[in-house]
Order: sequence, then structure tokens, then C-alpha cells
Amino acid sequence: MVYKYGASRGSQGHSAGGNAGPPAADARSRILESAIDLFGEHGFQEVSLKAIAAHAGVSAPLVIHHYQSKAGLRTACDRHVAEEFRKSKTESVRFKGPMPRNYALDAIYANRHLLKYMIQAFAAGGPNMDELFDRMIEDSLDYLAEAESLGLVHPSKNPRHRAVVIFLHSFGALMLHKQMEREFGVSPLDGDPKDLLPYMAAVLEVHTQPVINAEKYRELMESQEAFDRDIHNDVPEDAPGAESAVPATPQRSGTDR
Amino acid sequence: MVYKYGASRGSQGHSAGGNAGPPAADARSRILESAIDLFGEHGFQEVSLKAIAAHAGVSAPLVIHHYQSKAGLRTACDRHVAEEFRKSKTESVRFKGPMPRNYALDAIYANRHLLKYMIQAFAAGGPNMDELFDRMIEDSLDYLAEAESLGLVHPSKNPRHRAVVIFLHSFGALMLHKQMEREFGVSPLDGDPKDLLPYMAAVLEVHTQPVINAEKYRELMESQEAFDRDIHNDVPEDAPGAESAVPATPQRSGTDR
DNA sequence: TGGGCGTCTGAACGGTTGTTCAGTCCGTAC
DNA sequence: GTACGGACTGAACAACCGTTCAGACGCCCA
Repeated sequence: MVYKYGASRGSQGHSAGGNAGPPAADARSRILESAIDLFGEHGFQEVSLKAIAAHAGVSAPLVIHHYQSKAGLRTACDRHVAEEFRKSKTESVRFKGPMPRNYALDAIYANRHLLKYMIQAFAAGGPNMDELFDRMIEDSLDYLAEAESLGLVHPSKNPRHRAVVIFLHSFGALMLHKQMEREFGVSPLDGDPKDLLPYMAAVLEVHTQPVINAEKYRELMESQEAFDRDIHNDVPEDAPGAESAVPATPQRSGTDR
Repeated sequence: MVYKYGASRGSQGHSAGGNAGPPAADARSRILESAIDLFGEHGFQEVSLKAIAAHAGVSAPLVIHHYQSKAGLRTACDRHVAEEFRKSKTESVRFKGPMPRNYALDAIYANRHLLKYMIQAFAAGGPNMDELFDRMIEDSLDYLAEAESLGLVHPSKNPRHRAVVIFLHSFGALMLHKQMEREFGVSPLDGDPKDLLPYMAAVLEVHTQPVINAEKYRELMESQEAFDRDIHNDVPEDAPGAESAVPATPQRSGTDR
């Protein structure tokens, strides 16, 4: 189902002042915030310029007047979201003293409209958000390094790889927030952050105690190496680039699709 | 950018037989596979019926003739993907003896067109894939239980919660495969599975050795509880449901968006 | 031989999309 | 007072969308 018209603000005229909700700022920035909200909620293709204009209480050609095209509006959204993210980052850095509990959860909740937009943007791809993604990786690397200096986080053989993996895991789980809501009864992007504690407890367990027994895993790998050797013992040599010895699901295995 | 016309198979006529690629099956199933491929590659809204028809070498009305509507085609795709997933699952179960190394990686690669479709389907939401998601959770729970019985995986306080978290993390990271490709140089859904070993090594480290020092974490939580008490020591009682004491980014904090 | 039926097509339809156009309103500078 | 320029609008535009329609083709059964 395609999203058509949002709940218009009703301020259909030009200078309708004291309205509920956001302080009815400049029309240009109202358009931008409406676009971020609707894009984040429904995706880029699903939301029409007319829906954005109606949500901002203006006409569709005005959107073009200010942002030249729908693609221009989207890159403006990208830039604005990146800028907002940068601001909230520096605010959290300025926060001295012991962090309150669940600071991260509350920060997620307070910026959930930005996160929803990022989720849509990362899902849709496009090079506009790559720089933001890199910065987020760098930030989480910084956080992990600081936590490591406090002894809260263990050292890693490859800190950057670990930071990337943890970030991909965390943000990726956020992209599945609808399924997360079905499994845990609460979405990290709606609902009360307090209700997320069961989920956080499960994440904490995965991060505080190992899931895989490293010793057993190493034994298993060694026995499988021997198994692979046994399989290949009548073949003189592996042709380089040949497919692996695994008889994975055979259908479609040779096509280029 | 909207995807318009795929690389048509060239079999523009009706009975063009021996073509490269898939064995030019029934037109009806050719439409279904084209739809799964294109939907998975570009998303639902981005792909038009005409593009699917061109990719399958048929006309657009024939798609309607077989599947009634675009929505009908999508639910048919959902069902087909779920069925294919079920089949490949039972195949992997029938696989006896020691698993070859990187079995999971090769299985991902062999079924990457299905995975790409699932990613788009989960990102777009909709209730059609919920059942499949639940089954995947159940499957991973089974795998983890079996690995636990082998001593390969440590026990958990809440095995189901842990299985959900691990699955959300793994599949969520897959949804960010474009960013993953930028960070690790290889995508799990294209390219050679062998090149994924650096990524797998990082994941393995996160799963074999704890990231967070549980003892330090507990100390931190206790000190923060004391901190929270100090903050509230002049307030007689917390109003139930009131916002937390965290001064998270102030802008927009009161609105309903 | 003929009639029905499923497959499949080109042409066309109504609707929505992003965008353009001509023009109105309004605050500001001269 | 008037010319100007930006904000903003309704009407209109071409393009594309999913879908419908009428008909052509080939195959099976009588």
C-alpha cells in the first residue's frame, strides 16, 4: 500500500501562526522535516511530493521551488540528517560525569526520526550516506577504545574489524525493528525505552559471555580440514577459482543471476 | 533512480527454446523468478511490471493474466521464497556426517537471490513474511541447541532470547551488505565466499571471547544507580511513566512525531 | 471439421507522478 | 508610488504506472 496523504497540519493558509506540534518554522525547513519524517516512516518511493507538501501545509510546486527536484530534496535530507547526527554526537561528548543508565536507549528514542530515516537511506543504498556511515563506525570505534581504557571492554585482535562487526550487528538489528517488535513485544524506535530492557539483557549476555566454545570450535575446524583432505585425496590439485567442494543446494548454482 | 528495463533475455518471441541461463521454463514460473530477482535487487516499488515482463521475455498483461495484480505477484513471490527456503533447509538437514567448512557461507552464496528478496521483504514490512521469520528463528534455535549439546555453544540463561538476538544481528548485518562491502571489501551476497573470511574471523572473535567485562559493567551499573538516587534525592517519588532523568538531546523531545 | 479454452499480445484507459508555467501576493529599495 | 524580487499558488503537462480490452494463436476433445 502506498502512502498518499499524511495528517496535514491544517495550517492551509500562509501565516497561520500558533499551531500545535513543531513551532511552525520556515516553510522551507518545515518541508525538510516533513520529508525526513515521511521518508523515514514509509520509504522514498512510497512518499510523493504531494504528500510531503500536504504534511508541511504547502503546495507541491513549492517543494520544487526550494529543492529543485525530489532527488534534490532527498540529498538535502541526507545532509540535514548527517548534520543533526553530528550535533547530537558533540552534545553527548560534552556530557561530563558518569553517564546515566540507558543513556544510549534514551538517545535512540529521542532521535528515532533520524534513525528511521537512516534505516531507509541505508536500505535504499546510494552513495549519499556512505560518509555518515563511516563516521558512525569511527565514533563507535572511539567509544569502544574509551571503554577499553576504562577496563569495561576487553581488547581485540583487530579493534576496527570488531567495531565494524558490532556496529553492523546493532544497526542491522535496528533495521529489523518490526520483527524485533513481534519477538520482544516492543520496538526500539517506538514505545517506551524502558520496555527494551529484556532485549538489552539478551544483548548484554551475548556480549559478556562467549557464545561459542573456542576450544571446541578449533577442534571442529581441524577435523573438518582432515575431512576436506579426505574428500580431495583422489584429486591431484584444486583448480584455482573452482567452486568449493560443498554440495550446497544444487539448483541455480551455475547461473549468473 | 528507478530501475526501468532489465537486460532482457532476448527470447522475445514465444517458443525460443535453447537459451543461455535458466532453462527457459514455463512462462509463468519464468515471470516468478524474474520478479524475485528484480524485486530482490531493486525493491518492490522500484521495479515495474513492464520491467519484470521484459526480463522474463513476455508482455506485461501476461503477468496480470497469471497473477491478477502486482500485489498478487508479490504474495506469490513471498510464498515461493518461503517454500524454497523450506526445501533448502530440509536438504541441509538431510546432510549427514561432518559439515564441510564454510557450509553456511556457501549456502548463503547459493541462495543469495532468495536472501536478497527476503531482505527487501523484511525492509518493506508487511505481514506476509512474518511466518517465514518465525520459522527462521525456530531453525536457528534448533541449530544452537544442537551445537550446545555438542559442547560447541555455551548454555544461555534464555536460549530463545539469545537465538533471536543472534539472528537479528546476523540477518541485520546482511541487510547492510552494501556498507559491509565498503568496509570489508566484499559483499556476502556477491563475490566469492572465500573472501568473507576476514569478516567471519571478526564475527568469530565477538562470539568466542566476551566484548564487555561483566564485572566492570556490574560495578558501573551500581555506581550509576547511586548516581540516579543522588539526582532524585530531593524529589519525593518518581511519577510513574514520567520521562527519565536523562537530558537527552533536547530538540523535538516533547512532540508526538 | 469445428468449437471451446488457455496462452499471449498490442493498443488503449484512467490515475498518479514529478515537474513546468503563468500569475498573485507581499515586503523592500529607490 | 513604483519597480523589483522572492515566496507561493492552481492549472496544466508529459511520462509512466498498473490494469483492461478485444482479439489472435495453438492445442485438445468431440
